[in-house]
Amino acid sequence: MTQGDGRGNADGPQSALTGALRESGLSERHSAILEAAAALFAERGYAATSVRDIGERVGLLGGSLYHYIKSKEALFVRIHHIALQVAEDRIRAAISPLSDPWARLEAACITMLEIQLDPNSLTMPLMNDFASTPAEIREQLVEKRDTFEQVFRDLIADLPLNPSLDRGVYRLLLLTLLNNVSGWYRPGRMTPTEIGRQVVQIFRHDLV
Amino acid sequence: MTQGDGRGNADGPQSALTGALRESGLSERHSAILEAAAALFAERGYAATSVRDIGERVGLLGGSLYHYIKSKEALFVRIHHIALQVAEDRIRAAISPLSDPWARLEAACITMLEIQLDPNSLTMPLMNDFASTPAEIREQLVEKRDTFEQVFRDLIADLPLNPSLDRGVYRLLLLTLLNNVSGWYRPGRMTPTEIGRQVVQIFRHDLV
DNA sequence: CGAACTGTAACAATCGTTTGATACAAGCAT
DNA sequence: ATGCTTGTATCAAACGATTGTTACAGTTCG
Repeated sequence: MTQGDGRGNADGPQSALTGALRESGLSERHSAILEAAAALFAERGYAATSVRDIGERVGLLGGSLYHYIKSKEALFVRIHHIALQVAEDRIRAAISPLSDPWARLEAACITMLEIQLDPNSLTMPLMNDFASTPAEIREQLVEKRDTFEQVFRDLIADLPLNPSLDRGVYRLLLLTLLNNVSGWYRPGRMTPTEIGRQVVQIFRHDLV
Repeated sequence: MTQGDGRGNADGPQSALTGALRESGLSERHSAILEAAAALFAERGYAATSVRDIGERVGLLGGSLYHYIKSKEALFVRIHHIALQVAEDRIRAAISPLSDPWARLEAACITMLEIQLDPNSLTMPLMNDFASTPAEIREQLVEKRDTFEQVFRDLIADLPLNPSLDRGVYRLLLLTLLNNVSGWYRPGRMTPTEIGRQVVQIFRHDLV
């Protein structure tokens, strides 16, 4: 298990994002642009990524991208939306066959980490780039993120949690953790599954 | 060292960073520049902050800053070093009178959160801006950060921790949390102390 | 006076974006 | 088949704005 996918996709080493783009009826080039932009935004941040950088990644000139995108900002919002949707779908699929509240939470955490630590296409880290994005756009991003986080809200609501813990803070802390593991994670040392298990073990505080 | 506790200062709403700069023999302008740059880097990130932005904040033209700084990158490294040193000093001072391992960890977490959530001068969030900083500089930053994190390494080594938890991951997760609370924190709803207590409560897993 | 400071003005580079031309394939009329 | 049109995809080049940075002249002040 070199890359340890196991997601059910039998069509190669594609990332979840790639798969979602294929189904959206977009051309190869179009999805390549979205994918390259997602990776670059994740690596260097929005402000530090130029349109020409994205173009170079897909073998196009910077200006040529404007046949596919309306603006750099719109491109960012688009990627953000797709990435969150893909993540939500995968997490919902991962927890649906499980019934034990803690097992469901662990499955959600592991899936979330798999998405964020996927070396093929780091889609999610841009979730934290809110600081450097303009205010008007931030609203759209926050709205979509809130929808996404509802999954965890429900998951945590079902936990038999020690009443001394505030479920609101609990959720914020857990998501902060999951969203920022990519800051120190290096492939090979530890799998997303192992990290996810440790996270849930730490966050597990039953009644009494 | 940059010894200078911020909490006992009775000379106004200054941040810990400001206090440290005053003692460093720097002129008012010079420290104002460092402070403004720190705030802007924290707010919008390194790439999204221009030298002219910093100048405007202190009432100077962009070019005039170069009487005080060598380059934008050097300015960033400088701030990063000072901020980490200030944080380390304050945390060491906060834990020194305590002996109980969990109490020491809680004091360290609360102090860390106080520093990062200080609305007067958000100094630390730039600790996570590694992604958008050039590779050569990143080495200096990482080295200084490792030194800083040694405090937590020692703190965690003293914990009577459940052996099923890996202390390395434990430390990474805890620091990830502390470093990124600024992403969702809004003043007024909850104090750094309350958040710190919740964090330690979650991370508290004694032997047996 | 001289040193420390600040503004003026410009530099080359890069930014996001637009424009006009070009290549190429597909469709339709003749 | 040929020619004409239409649309898609790309490049080359440039736009004005902004970037980090510098040289230099001017001001302020001990």
